[in-house]
Amino acid sequence: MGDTDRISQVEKAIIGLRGMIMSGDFIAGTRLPETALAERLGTSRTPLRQAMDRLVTEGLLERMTNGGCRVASFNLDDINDAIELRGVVEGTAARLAAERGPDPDLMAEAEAVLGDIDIAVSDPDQIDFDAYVRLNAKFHEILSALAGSPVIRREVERISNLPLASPSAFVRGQELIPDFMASLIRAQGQHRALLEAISGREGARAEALAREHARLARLNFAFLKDADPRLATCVPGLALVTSS
Amino acid sequence: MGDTDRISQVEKAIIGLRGMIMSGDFIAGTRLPETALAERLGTSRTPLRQAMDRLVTEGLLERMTNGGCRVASFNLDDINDAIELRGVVEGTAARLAAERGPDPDLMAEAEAVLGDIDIAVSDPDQIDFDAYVRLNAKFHEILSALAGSPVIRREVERISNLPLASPSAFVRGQELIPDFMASLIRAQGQHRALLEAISGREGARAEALAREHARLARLNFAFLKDADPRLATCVPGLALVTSS
DNA sequence: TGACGCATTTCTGTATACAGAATAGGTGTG
DNA sequence: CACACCTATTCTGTATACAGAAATGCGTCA
Repeated sequence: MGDTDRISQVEKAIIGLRGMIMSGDFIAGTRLPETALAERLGTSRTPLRQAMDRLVTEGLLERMTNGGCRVASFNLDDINDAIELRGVVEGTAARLAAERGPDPDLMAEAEAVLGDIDIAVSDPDQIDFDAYVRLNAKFHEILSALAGSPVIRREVERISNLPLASPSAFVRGQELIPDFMASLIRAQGQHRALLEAISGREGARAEALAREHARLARLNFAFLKDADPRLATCVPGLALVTSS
Repeated sequence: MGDTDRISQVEKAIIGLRGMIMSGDFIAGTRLPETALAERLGTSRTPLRQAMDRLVTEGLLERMTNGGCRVASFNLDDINDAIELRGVVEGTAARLAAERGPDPDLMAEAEAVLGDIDIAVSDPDQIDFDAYVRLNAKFHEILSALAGSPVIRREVERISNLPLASPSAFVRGQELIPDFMASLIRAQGQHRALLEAISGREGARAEALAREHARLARLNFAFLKDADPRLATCVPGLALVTSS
């Protein structure tokens, strides 16, 4: 960080378009006309089309048979399956880390992140949500790297980017969940047990823990989908979920 | 099938470029100049760049920091991890199919495919390799759909497309493996046990079987990587594997 | 002889122009 | 009044032109 990263037009289009979709600017199924969209994003069609390709692979857009793209929609099962799948691949990362013996430096870093999370949420009346989201993402990123395999790391990251499957997908709405603190304590307990299992070379335990940990996200999702509809506008992507 | 699929320039570029890379036309690490490559592929730079984007997401190309792409290379661990990961996600598809109860029509179709495989390999002296590759791919495709989840299906397919992770990646060289028939019989046994576990709602067993089944590919890879180097030219992608 | 700097050349990223296909709207006919 | 056909417009897919950046080679100076 600190880099004056000159933003490319493609990145600008990806970020802009993803933001528009996730915040519900289009209703699911809408066809996206390229010319108008490019103008709205302040770029030309060439980088926009690259951005659309990317969002297709992320699952946010669907290619139509007669050309063009439309905004994808997800039902409850899609979200739960994506979360389950994230648990499975994170579980594989954890298991392989345990079996192979994790890098001590990365383990120490993971422990440190957990300490920082403790600090960020120490005062139940004044939780630092931004820090929590950032640190939680950091922990999961380290976890994906613990197996020492670029392939695993890469695919964990990819699946985490599936719509609403990310470890931080629902934190923005979690603050409204009644027993949020309880959920937080539970999550931290699982984080610590996970590291303990990995350092103890308990592969099966680490895998099971990672899976169950991901399923916490299901609980949050189950709450949010029935909560105040106004939440759909503040939890990114929730507007794309069909009730079917 | 039967469609007179008008091939788009993008598909042409994807297939052409993927073929060139997999058959070892470039040594790993080569930077790919767009203009020359486009001309060689008989298309313009626009569809070629889309194709390169796609191959980057497939893992065959790597984006360079200062622009452009180069051909990726894989070491033995990369391949084995990709195979392991395929086993894991196929295992998840199998487990979820068992837990949820599979679609009877799909199950019947899977059984039929296994019967066809038996026929294709019935005569040890005259095995129909093309049919075997096609039917094996078909079986794994049905397996990915058995859980009834588009998300799972899609991601299984994606991970199967990682370089050298596909269920059919090594069959082209398998014919040279000494005890190929034994391996084939073993694979078919696992296929049948897998379906039995799924229809019996034995989720854990189905998951374990799918994982172990994928690891058969490791054996084939372990053989081929030390076999006659000439094989590198006939097994797609093998030329990209570094010995390190 | 080696290293540094400048100029040239190549390459990528982006914008735009163009052609063919698909779709919508309007009109004519049964 | 409904349905079909034709036309016009819009949109996508592809090619190409252009600008800025990176790399390479050469010349000069220490």
